[in-house]
Amino acid sequence: MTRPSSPWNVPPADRERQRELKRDAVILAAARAFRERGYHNTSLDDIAAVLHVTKPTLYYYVSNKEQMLFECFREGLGRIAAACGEARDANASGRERLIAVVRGYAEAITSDFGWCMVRAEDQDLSPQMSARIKALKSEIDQDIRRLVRQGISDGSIAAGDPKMVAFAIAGALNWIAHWYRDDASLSASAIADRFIEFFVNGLAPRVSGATAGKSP
Amino acid sequence: MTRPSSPWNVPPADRERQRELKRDAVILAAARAFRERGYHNTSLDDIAAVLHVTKPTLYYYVSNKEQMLFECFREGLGRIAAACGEARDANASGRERLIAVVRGYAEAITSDFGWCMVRAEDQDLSPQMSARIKALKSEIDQDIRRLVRQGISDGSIAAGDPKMVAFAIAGALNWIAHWYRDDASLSASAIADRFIEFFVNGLAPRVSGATAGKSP
DNA sequence: TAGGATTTATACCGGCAAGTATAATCGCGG
DNA sequence: CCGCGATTATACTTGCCGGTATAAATCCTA
Repeated sequence: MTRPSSPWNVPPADRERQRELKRDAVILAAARAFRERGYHNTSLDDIAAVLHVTKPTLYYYVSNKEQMLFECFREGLGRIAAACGEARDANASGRERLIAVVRGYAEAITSDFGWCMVRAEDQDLSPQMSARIKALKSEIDQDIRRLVRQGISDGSIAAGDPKMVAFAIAGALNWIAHWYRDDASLSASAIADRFIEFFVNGLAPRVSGATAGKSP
Repeated sequence: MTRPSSPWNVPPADRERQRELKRDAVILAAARAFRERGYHNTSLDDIAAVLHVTKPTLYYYVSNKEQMLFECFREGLGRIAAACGEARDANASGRERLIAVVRGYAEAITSDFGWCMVRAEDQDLSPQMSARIKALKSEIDQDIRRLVRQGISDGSIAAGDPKMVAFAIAGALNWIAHWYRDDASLSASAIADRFIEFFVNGLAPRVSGATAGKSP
């Protein structure tokens, strides 16, 4: 049994590594299933079936369903946080850094973990887990606000309410998870380009030659 | 029993009307409970308890849990659709109409039904119900895109990808449902003002005196 | 090739919550 | 004040699904 796809058909080499791979495969399968059917409408049997395995096997790699969701959250949010980290290190204006974050953000949201990050309920996690996720989310939010403030300071971003601007940008990006599907016509980076154009220039036509925003 | 709040304590006048009121109260209670705990984490007993009533009573007004969710969807989406309708009738530029829609949209999203509209899963509805909701959502989406295209035609909106602009705007607005709470410091219209400022002018500083966007 | 650790499957438990008989009660018209 | 429809409660059934006890197979090591 155990047909192609999923590391179960590849007879092993070293233990440790195989175990990691399998665990990752479980998380990924969970992420996809959640995206497809929603967290509560996905049974562990469903996930197991995709991997050509049975439910108890899952428990060998993961302690429970909640943890699967948690790991999905973490994986996705980690990617966004990474983008924020890179931006922090970069040597550029606030606006340029913000644009870079938007690119990374869009990439993360369109990944398999996008759904979990955006649509899964904190309520479905234990208070401890939920708190950790909230902290991660808040950190990202603060990073974005900081970039906006920086941009305002260095003159690359027009004055405005940093908190609301951050919410608007993050909201637009998060929402991608609701309409994006792999077979969609646009790639993540194409979407990011369109969004950046809109974020930077706004709806109102610019008077003179102005400041569109393809990346550096 | 049956303490203050909820029409159950107000002894009736005419039957028909009372029944409607009670039904509405059930839907509203459901919406609030869903927002608080999530759809799947809310039992019908929970909802009944809030109304100081028992589960079978709920079934007297509503055929099942799914229908509660459906009605919540409908109520919320109806408000947005109404805003779109008003905009269609208005005599104004595409941009001004779009701004008006943003105001109504923000109002709807911050209502008790905001959560259901935005965060509830289509998956939790039967295929028929789900299809009807999808149709409503799609209509709103098309309305917004149309306004953007109009704005581009009449010169009130800069050229761009109407579909992506619509997604970005709707996404930013929908996301309000994730962070907004009634006790929040900002009213819906204050949020709308900030968002409109950002949507219209974008991040990049305007060169000369330009075009902010308080409504007509 | 024996033995211990690792990995997986079979078969089950228990709880929760949606939904449903069934029957009691309420309030108005006659 | 009688009775009939409208309304509500008590108490139950039912199915699903997360989680687990147990045992079997597999695989490396010596």
